[in-house]
Amino acid sequence: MRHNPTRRTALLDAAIDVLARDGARGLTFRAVDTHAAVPTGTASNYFTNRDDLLTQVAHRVYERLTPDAPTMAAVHHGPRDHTTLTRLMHELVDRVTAFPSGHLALLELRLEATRRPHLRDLLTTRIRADVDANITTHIDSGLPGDATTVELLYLALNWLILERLTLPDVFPDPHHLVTELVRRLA
Amino acid sequence: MRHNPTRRTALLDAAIDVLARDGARGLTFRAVDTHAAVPTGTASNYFTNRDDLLTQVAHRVYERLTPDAPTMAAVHHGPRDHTTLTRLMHELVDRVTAFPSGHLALLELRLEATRRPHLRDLLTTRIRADVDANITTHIDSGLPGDATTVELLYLALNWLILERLTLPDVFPDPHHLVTELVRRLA
DNA sequence: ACTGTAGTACTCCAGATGTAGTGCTGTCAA
DNA sequence: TTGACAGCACTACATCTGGAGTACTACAGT
Repeated sequence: MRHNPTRRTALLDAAIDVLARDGARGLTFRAVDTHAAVPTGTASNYFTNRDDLLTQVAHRVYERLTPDAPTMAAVHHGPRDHTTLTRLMHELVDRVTAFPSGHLALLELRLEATRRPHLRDLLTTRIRADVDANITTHIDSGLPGDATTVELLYLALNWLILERLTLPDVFPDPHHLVTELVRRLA
Repeated sequence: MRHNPTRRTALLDAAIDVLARDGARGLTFRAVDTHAAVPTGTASNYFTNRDDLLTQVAHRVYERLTPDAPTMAAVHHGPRDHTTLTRLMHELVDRVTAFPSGHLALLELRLEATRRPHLRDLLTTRIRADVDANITTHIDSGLPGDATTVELLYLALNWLILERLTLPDVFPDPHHLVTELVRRLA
């Protein structure tokens, strides 16, 4: 077992790409090696088995999906009206869309979670915490809408992002949908 | 190449289950054979290659997801108000949830479509047509809400169903969310 | 010089593919 | 009724691919 953190992170980031590109079944040690451009067998040395790899990937995805400090701070500035919320939601969609492999990898992890109770528990906890954090931030900042608003936004925006990433021509104007969504839900 | 339609359909239905259970990479001729409980090599005889198999599976999923005649007819009866729409949406969620492998298989096909332009075009056409059909039915029947309402319902409900199928404990009360969704969007 | 990591090279193994070949069954005509 | 034929079910096999794991060598930092 090797412990170089830089290399481990690089391997995990490569694993995210592999997961997004080839799906859960495509996530093999060798595929990670190849995509990370490291010698064959390296991933074998860093992760004891596939379960270990998947778990660490899940953590890494969430680490990368967490918005940075400036983004979070921006929520607390400016007027707390529909316009601001609309802008924030557009930014959210664009931010997640800009890291497509993250969203797709998370989707693959969900599907894999169907078969791995351990992974399912981990993802359930993380995602529920994420939703709750969004609700708290939303309410505290005084933006329009209640807890249900946040949950419904979460649902619709997630699928909208999925459409953009997999079948972009189904909804040619996602921005219009985001605007309308906020207008009706908040 | 064999042509027994019953057997072909049985193989496709088995393929849907395999797709939902093991993902796109798990969809092999041998896996389909095993799950359909037919002798090894049968799927090889019915589909020229993987692309052929995937395409036919996509058609079959849509064939099975299409609501039956009584359901469609029900839309045109009863009052055209929020209550009716709410009931219809609950029924929709329950109907799709009752065929989990269909939804999951479609998801896998989407992800596979990222790599296969042919499949992507096929799915884009089918899904866009499906959304448009829903819009038309909705408007014609006089139910509350406009075209955007239908599209936003589609987005949120699809992700809600996904949550129910993969991480059911994230939203313990999906029915409440459906009710609220209709109330705010329509 | 020692320790730990990077990188290499192999052996083993599982599973997938495609096809050739055999036998069964249903159909049609004499 | 029977015999020939066609199409399908099923079996078996030869081959191929690719991943797992590990032992081994090389090298760099202390």
